[in-house]
Amino acid sequence: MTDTAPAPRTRIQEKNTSAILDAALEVFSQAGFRGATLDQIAKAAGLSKPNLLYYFPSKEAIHVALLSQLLDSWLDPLRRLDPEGDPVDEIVRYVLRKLDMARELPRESRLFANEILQGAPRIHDYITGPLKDLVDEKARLIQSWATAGRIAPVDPHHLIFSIWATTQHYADFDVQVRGILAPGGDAHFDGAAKFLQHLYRRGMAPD
Amino acid sequence: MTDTAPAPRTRIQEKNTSAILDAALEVFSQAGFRGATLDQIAKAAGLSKPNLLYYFPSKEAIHVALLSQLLDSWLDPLRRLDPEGDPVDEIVRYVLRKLDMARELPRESRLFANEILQGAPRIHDYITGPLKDLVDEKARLIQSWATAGRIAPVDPHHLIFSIWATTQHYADFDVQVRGILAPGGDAHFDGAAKFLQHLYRRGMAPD
DNA sequence: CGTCATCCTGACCAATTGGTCAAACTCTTT
DNA sequence: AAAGAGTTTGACCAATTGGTCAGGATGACG
Repeated sequence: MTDTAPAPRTRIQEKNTSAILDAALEVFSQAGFRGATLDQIAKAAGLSKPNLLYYFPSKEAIHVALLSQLLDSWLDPLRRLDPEGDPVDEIVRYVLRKLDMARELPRESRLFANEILQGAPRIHDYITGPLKDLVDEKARLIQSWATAGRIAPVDPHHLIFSIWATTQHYADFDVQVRGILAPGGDAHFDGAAKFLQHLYRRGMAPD
Repeated sequence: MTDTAPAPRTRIQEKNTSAILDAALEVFSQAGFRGATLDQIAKAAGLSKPNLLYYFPSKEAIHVALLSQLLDSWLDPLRRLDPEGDPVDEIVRYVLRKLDMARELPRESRLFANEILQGAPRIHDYITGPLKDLVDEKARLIQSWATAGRIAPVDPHHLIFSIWATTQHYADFDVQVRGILAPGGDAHFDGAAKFLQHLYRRGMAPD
């Protein structure tokens, strides 16, 4: 709650803090906060536990550092929903951007999912604050598109939820997706992109 | 891995095992396997920890008992996808049934989500076995509808994934949904039902 | 080269946690 | 009411875990 990560001053600090954060992202995203241990993180970062605690004051501080670092970039795709663009195109582009994030940053997505599943103890204020504000703003934009007859008349909030759900699903439920589809790299992301494009283009096209 | 739950023989066993399972569902679904403690479960069940371990041999056994009990009912809505019904209606009904489950059984949904997020260590065989089999079977059914021109030509697996994602989202990300929408009971489920019905009816209608 | 700040470690600690056990209590049955 | 199965508990244990600390190693720099 107080300080999270020291601002790196030396080259060694730079290297070690980023090694720690990367290791912690790996461990936290796979095991959740309580499931992760400092020993696991230290080992993954190639450091001793006391040395790890030399850079971060506590397990909690590492977790908070990861989350605040993540939340910065998390809102970005939604923020880029452009009032000037073609409504249906904008929505489809948003879907595809989110799907890209699920492919490129699955650990971040799972870290977030874990936090929400656990009741969002550490980011509740973020959700009811900045996140809600941005969502409400973009919901008004989508609503105005609907009112103008430029997209189908749907509830904007549920549209946004469905986009989050369908795209993050490929990161958060990765094990399930891979278990059901024939194995093999990230190939299924192309199929997902094609399907979601179809679904939202059709679903959002004006009457 | 060996035995999970004793088959209840006496009235007391009946009462206590179900109290334990209910308490464990509450705790596991909110904290995940490693995050949950036997003390929490025992307290929630109104029993002492040793007494809890009189009914179940280990923490793991409780978790396994919960999962296998859940998986039974989990496949049910998909299983009821009817080859004889109208294709679009069947898909929409499936969506609404899954959404109902997210409202009625959110703890079960979160238990499942936790397990998958954690890499599905305990149900991996179930996913690549019975689950994959049923999904593949129903995917073939949906594919045949598409080939016959009775629904839009989409990848059936990704259609199913999107349905899982959009509906379970309301259980798994409940905190986020409530944090963004104005608070107030389960009212938003009606809005969700309306939106999803629109999205899938439009999205799946034949050309 | 010496000194000072930074960096690292082994040893240690208190709290938590999953699980055991012998003894005691209670309920049913004859 | 006595036996015996079934139920409950307090005391206890070993392992794990988050975190501390004094001191030693290693760098940067005049």
